[in-house]
Amino acid sequence: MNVAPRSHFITDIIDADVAAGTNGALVRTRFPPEPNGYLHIGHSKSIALNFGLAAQYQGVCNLRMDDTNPVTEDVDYVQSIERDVAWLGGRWDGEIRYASDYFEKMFELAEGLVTAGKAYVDSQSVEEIRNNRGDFNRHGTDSPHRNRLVPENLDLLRRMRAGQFADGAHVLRAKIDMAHPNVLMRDPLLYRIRHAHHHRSGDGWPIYPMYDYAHPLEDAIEGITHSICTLEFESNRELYDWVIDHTGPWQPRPRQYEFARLSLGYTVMSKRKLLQLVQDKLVDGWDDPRMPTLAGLRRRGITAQALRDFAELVGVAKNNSLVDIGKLEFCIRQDLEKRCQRALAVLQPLPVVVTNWPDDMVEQLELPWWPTDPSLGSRKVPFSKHLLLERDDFSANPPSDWKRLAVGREVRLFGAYFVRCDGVELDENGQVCALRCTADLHTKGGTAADGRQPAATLHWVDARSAHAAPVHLYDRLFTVEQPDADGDFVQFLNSDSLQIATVMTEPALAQANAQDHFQFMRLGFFFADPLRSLPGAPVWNRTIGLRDTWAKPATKTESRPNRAPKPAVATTSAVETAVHWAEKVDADSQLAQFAQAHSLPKPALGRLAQDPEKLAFLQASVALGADAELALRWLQNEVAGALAARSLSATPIDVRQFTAFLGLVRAGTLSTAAAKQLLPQWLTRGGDPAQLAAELGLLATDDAATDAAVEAAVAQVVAQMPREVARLRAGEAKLLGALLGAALRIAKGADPQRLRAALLRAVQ
RNA sequence: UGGGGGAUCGUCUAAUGGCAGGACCGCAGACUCUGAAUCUGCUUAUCUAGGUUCGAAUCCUAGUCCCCCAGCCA
Repeated sequence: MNVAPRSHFITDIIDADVAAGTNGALVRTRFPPEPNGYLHIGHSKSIALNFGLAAQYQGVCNLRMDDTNPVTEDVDYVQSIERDVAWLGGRWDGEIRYASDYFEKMFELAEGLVTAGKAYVDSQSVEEIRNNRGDFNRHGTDSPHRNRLVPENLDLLRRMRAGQFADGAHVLRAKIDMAHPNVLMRDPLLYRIRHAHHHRSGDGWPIYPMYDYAHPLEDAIEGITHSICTLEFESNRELYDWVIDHTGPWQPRPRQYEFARLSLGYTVMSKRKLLQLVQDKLVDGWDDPRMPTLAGLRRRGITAQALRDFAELVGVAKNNSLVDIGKLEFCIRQDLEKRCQRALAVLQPLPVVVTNWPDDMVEQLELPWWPTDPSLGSRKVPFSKHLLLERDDFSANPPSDWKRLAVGREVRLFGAYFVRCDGVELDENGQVCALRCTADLHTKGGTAADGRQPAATLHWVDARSAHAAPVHLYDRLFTVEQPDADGDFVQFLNSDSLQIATVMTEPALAQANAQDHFQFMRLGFFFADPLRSLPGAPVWNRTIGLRDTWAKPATKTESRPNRAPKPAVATTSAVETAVHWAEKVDADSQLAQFAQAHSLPKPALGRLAQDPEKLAFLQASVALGADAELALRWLQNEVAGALAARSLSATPIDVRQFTAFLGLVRAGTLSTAAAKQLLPQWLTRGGDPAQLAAELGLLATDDAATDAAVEAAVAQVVAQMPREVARLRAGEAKLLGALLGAALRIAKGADPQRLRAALLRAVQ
């Protein structure tokens, strides 16, 4: 597939940074796994994003092991991560980085924080710290050690590092604010004592930095510009910035952005749960082909390209989403479709005797590996009196739309002959156990001289030469789409997720190499297991079945839990809300008088009064002669939007200028549309609105207001957009908006109503 | 309950005041030596209620629902 990378909110941010020359317009990202488990398909989204962004912006991406917690981490995981990232196509800059390599630097910076009075050693117990942190409703309370003096803190910290204290005796905490609404900011822990062997730094450190302290520093030290992580770290960003700001200055100055992690139906993605599956032997290791781990997916026969396509298909956004497993399956099939040679194999053999075929005759048919392009090579496939067909391809009681074999019907055996079923053999249970057929010997290769076309073409193998090989058939690991939604996910394990069977393959397949991909025609895509296959004895994994539009509706339609039903009518009616605001105005007699004096709607005034600054602006500008109703509307609906998070006083505009602005609007010198266009710039630049509007060419000129100008704009639009005009004439009223917009851009400042009327006249 | 995020077809995702678009799934048809692939067509969406505007998914107000945060994990 290899589609061009999509744009999304992160590329928007980077585009803006590059345009503004932030960090020298450079882009350096990083993929920072903790080596405490195997990478899974969720990580592949992050890998594709981080490495993809670097490639897209001619930047680089680091691979960094975030190894700050020695008790859960291991070199085996480091190796698996390196292998998996490389397999997926991640090309990291330089050597693999390790957070543990920065321990010395991080410690120096911690000493700096202590010296600056920004961090202190706390000696409370775990429970005390937890209790004193407070909760969502309760402020935290200061530690009794919060005001230790710098020399004591420094001494304690150095002795922590020297290994003089037991685990848990002390911690280093940032001194921020125990009453902070964001609990992460309530004096977060920076270091804890942990006498543990680290897979890399060995026994060199008895203290280890916490994620919130270490991660921003890792980014800063490596010169990361855009530090991309998942949504659950949004609250951590405030602390990330605190650490950056109190240890810097850093150039580049890294910024953290969060996107929605990948959730896939019918599987679990947390490392803890995957580890549990492995440790409890509920699966056959990290690389069990049922696992969503990259190792498992790879072993199943899913390619890196399919995974990259999938990441692209899913996109990057901030919505919490649960991706349909069908999208993954689409990417897998799409990739394998182009990649695979076609071979013949039978999963559930039904013996067939070709009664008119000589007993000992074996014909070697030359069949192309690629039916769509025979020039790409071929192999010999034997055909004889005794064949095996797929059991499902015969029906004793064929339904009306049955296209395959039944008594009295003729089908084509792929690449061989047409055969007609003459009768069946029954076993002691009365089940069909073999078929008697006659071949039309004039249809060799699969074409009849008379041009007749059987309804179906079936796969088959020659019974005597067929190679019996083990095959592993996989199904989804869990029986429900969201196994970890509530309760114990293990109870939802699909007991039929692995079926070990025997597949009868054409003889050529006996020579398949480990890691060969094939399509077994009409069955699916199969992959020779890289570990279990031996020379001359492949073991097959069914990567995925073919799309099956014939499958029974019952198995085809999944009953999927829908999202929460859309809420019914809002509990608070608009009327109630309006009454509520109006009452607030009445309660304030001064406001009520103001409303009365200028005949302002009380609910609207009440809403605006929520922001005292805007109310003051309103009253002052009215005092200066502004139209009260207009001022109210603009303040509430437009200024508020253009302001976003800023406050009115943070802008360079004053009441006099605002009054002038309203005057322009009222006089029609500045059309509503032009005024809205002007607003954002004016709010940042300030100054005389008329002057700025003139500068930007937004002022309505006398020319623009003339009938001639309006007619000219309409004429121009009609000439430029004939298709849209035609559709409008054909009755597509929505096109009027597009045409009007275009005309408005030409005749700046013209009255939309007049323009609209003129446009309507022109197209009639 | 405090703080931080989010809400667009069944699913994922676009549309930065101007034609709600694409993909997956599904359905129908064409084609077919794979009931596959391919091709064509079709169905289906802006959380609710008000407001601003010539025009709102987008701006304003209020509300509803969902997710994350109270580890000496990351």
